[in-house]
Amino acid sequence: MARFSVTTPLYYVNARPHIGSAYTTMAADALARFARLRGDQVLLVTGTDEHGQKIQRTAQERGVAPQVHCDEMVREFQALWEKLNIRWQRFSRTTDPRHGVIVREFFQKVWERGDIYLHQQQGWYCVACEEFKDERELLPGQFCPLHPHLQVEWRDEPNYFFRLSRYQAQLEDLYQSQPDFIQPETRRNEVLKFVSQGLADFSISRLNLDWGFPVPVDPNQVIYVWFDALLGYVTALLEVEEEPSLTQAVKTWWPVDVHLIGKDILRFHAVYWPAMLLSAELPLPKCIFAHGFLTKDGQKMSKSLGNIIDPFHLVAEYGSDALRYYFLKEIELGKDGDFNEERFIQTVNADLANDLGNLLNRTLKLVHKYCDGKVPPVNVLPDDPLRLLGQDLGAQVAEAYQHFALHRACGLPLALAQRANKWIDEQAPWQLAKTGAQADLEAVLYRLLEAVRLAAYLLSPVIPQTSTRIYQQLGYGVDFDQNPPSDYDQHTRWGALPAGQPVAEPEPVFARIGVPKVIKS
RNA sequence: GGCUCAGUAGCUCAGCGGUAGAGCAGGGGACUCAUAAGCCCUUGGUCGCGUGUUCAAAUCACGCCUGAGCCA
Repeated sequence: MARFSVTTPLYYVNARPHIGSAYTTMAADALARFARLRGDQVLLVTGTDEHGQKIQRTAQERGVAPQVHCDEMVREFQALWEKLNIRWQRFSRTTDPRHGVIVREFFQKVWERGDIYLHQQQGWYCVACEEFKDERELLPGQFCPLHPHLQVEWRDEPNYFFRLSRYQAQLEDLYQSQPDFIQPETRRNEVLKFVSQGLADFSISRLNLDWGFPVPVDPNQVIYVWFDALLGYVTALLEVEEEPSLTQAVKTWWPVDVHLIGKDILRFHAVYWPAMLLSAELPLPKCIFAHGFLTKDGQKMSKSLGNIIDPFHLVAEYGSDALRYYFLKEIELGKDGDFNEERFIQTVNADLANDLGNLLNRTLKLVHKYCDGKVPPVNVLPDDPLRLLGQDLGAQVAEAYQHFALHRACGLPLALAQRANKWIDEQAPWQLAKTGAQADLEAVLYRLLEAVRLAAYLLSPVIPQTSTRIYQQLGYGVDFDQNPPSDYDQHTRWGALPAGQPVAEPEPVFARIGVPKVIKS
């Protein structure tokens, strides 16, 4: 059986989950669900990154122990993922003791490789970035350019360094021999440029910090949060009852197929992480895909602007299918995208309620009226426009998923629904009924039902609840959420809908969202 | 300062050398199976600006402007 594995980042639990994390996770979930439809054995890994100075300080400010803080945040993340209908297999927490075992073992391997050495590090440190900054890039008054409200701190301490410089040639070979390793292409170009300018070793430990794993060879130091966090992907692969060890962890699921990330953490994943793995002589993930950022009404979201999108609020207001559909269909994964509430409502109403939902509704009504509530005899004429669109749709959607083109994967089935709406008017089955052309009427209705079915099936990774409702009204016992079918070729075959299958009474599968009153001046 | 990507209808985007396209939104119409949905027609664009190459440029080249990003 084929396997498919995808990871989201392990989200930093400094604050409650934001819409950006939700976006990544929805995309990863859709990829995973699609692979499940194909019959693959699937592993969706998500989780949380819980170490580092920033967490320690946030917890301190809140007056709680770091672990308590982390536990609370983890509950928030998991609650949101449940509301967004994310079906994850592994939730990897970097404070899991089992993770400590993996980190120590990995560190040891790299140490034995001679890739770790002690070096006095001096410079300005931004706690929010958890990174040293060049004096030149600082804003006046020693403020971090990425965190303009936060002053950097002067550090002068011995740190353990990872010999990244040693892996430059190997990394460049990797990027050449595997052009799809970093996607999309613009991100690949960035990395290529960065690496070609020469790689500097980076520090993988911190002094004067409690919140993290101690460096195995030096208990005064703690392992740098990124070094620790990336390994969380590996820890996640352990089975629950398994004794933690690197060998066990990488046995079945490593290397993963894709690390889905935001573009802000590209370098860690596309440069540092592969180098670490090369050092430890482990296989490399097959691909890194970096998606873009979200804006609100065309503007960057920021606390000071007060235009932060609250994912909890959105999902409570509109439900998970609507959100998933909007973010995955209307924004090309990899490009920046905008959330605008009016556009969101229009899109989701037009596509899910009007085009798809209403198509099912009107067709079922006709089936009850003229075909005794049963799927009419199979009729798959080669020249019918719905068949022409539908017969290759499974292959086209599969290709879109393979290229992470989720917007196309949504657009293609929708186009079939749109064509079907046009066709229903062209054929006017209610007229056929009046003239007594029963056979023609049935032929038309069969193809309409088949079009909705196929569209619903192919959209199910994105809108599992709506697709389930459609399938159930078509008379199937399928539940795309709980137990999706795994015979892709069968379900994508044009004409798969069995004749004679009793259909349910039509009921709206996706309710139109009321357009909020817009104050116009 | 260097480099990358983008700038096409109100919005989101496709087209990437041969008379400007789609979806949504707006306007009108005919129909009635339907979630006042769908269908048909329609308004709307000197394709960021300029110069050049070409019989022909949204499409190629160069310069500039704007936005996003990577690096220094």
